[in-house]
Amino acid sequence: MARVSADDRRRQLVAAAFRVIGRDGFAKATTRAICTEAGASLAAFHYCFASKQELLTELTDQTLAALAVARAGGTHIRGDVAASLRETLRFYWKTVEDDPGRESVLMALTQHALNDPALAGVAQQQYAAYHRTARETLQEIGDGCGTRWTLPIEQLARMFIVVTDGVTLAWLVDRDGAAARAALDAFAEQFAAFAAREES
Amino acid sequence: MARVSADDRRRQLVAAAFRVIGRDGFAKATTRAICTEAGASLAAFHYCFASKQELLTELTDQTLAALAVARAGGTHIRGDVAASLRETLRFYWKTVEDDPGRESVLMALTQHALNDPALAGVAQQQYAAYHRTARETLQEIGDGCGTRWTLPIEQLARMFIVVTDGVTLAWLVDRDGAAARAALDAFAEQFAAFAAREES
DNA sequence: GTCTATACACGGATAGAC
DNA sequence: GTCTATCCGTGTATAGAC
Repeated sequence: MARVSADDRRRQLVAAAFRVIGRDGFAKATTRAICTEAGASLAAFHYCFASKQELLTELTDQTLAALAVARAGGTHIRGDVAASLRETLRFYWKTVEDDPGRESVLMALTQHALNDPALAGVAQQQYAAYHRTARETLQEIGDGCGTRWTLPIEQLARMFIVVTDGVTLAWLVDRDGAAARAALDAFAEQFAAFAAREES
Repeated sequence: MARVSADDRRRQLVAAAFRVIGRDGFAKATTRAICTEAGASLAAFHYCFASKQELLTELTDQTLAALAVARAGGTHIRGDVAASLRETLRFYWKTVEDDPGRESVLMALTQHALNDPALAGVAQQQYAAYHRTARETLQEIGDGCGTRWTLPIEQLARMFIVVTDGVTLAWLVDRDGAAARAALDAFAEQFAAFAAREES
């Protein structure tokens, strides 16, 4: 094996893990499979990472970071709250369909984090990031459209995540994109009911 | 080990698997742990089940059946569509909080079914059952309140599952029951907007 | 500092004795 | 029909070559 810096190895291995999970599923993503994909030896793996859990944690971090980039500027203001919500959710959906593997991986990571004490906290961190993003998005839409929300923004953010998460999970099961888009549009319309014109 | 009929062994092992997964998590539910819990030997396991996957499939079936029983009569008619939806969702939530382990197990099973080719079809079957139940529930509420739905009932059923699923997943992560109930109540109110008084 | 080789414990699965 | 002994793959660890 070529001598590669530990930093590069880490990147290679994380990228390889992402590809293997996306292509063959979480179950097939053994340490040895990841090493083969990355062109590294087993010992090289354990030289860079203390354990497989450490790689999974790093994978989660990087995937969430990539997600943040993919969804940067994802808030779309259209004057009308309903239209803004619809556009924003449609943009969200575009990022899902552009890279379904990422959603698969994130969903699988959440599940494993919930069941595996060694990954405790990873799921919570993931959802904290989701909720923060949702709160910001709703804030921007409210401000941009000159309306206020009639429910606490934390509650609306949770509902927003419930919707995106639920739609994504259903789609991962049946891959019915048309149904997913229709559901998102309907939810956008309904969310607009929680906005009231700002009194000045 | 006592000589037990294969049928009884199967039941013992499935029950033991459910207890272990609920108590120690999916990761700890090794075949050996399940056998110990059931008071059976490893070979007895493989005499009853061809593989661990087969037990998981059976566990899914039985858990879904138990779910159907727990949620039988879960539709609550209150005259008002919004109130009916709220009561029905609150009843759903009661079944979740009464037996959180079951939701954990079902969620974990869905995820494994999505990633493991050996369990292909299990997730789809699960969601088909969810959607059927949701359709029936919405139908009953519409009929009972003398209203019709302004969107196709299949779409509303999907949205219903999105909400219950999303709320449940969020709760499994942060265990915030108050937030879950608040979200469900708000969604019930939203859903009522898709009902129109029946013209005769 | 990086890789080779090897070892160990534990997981699922199975052949074959009783 | 049930159990013992064993196999192979996986995660993890480490001693030592370069």
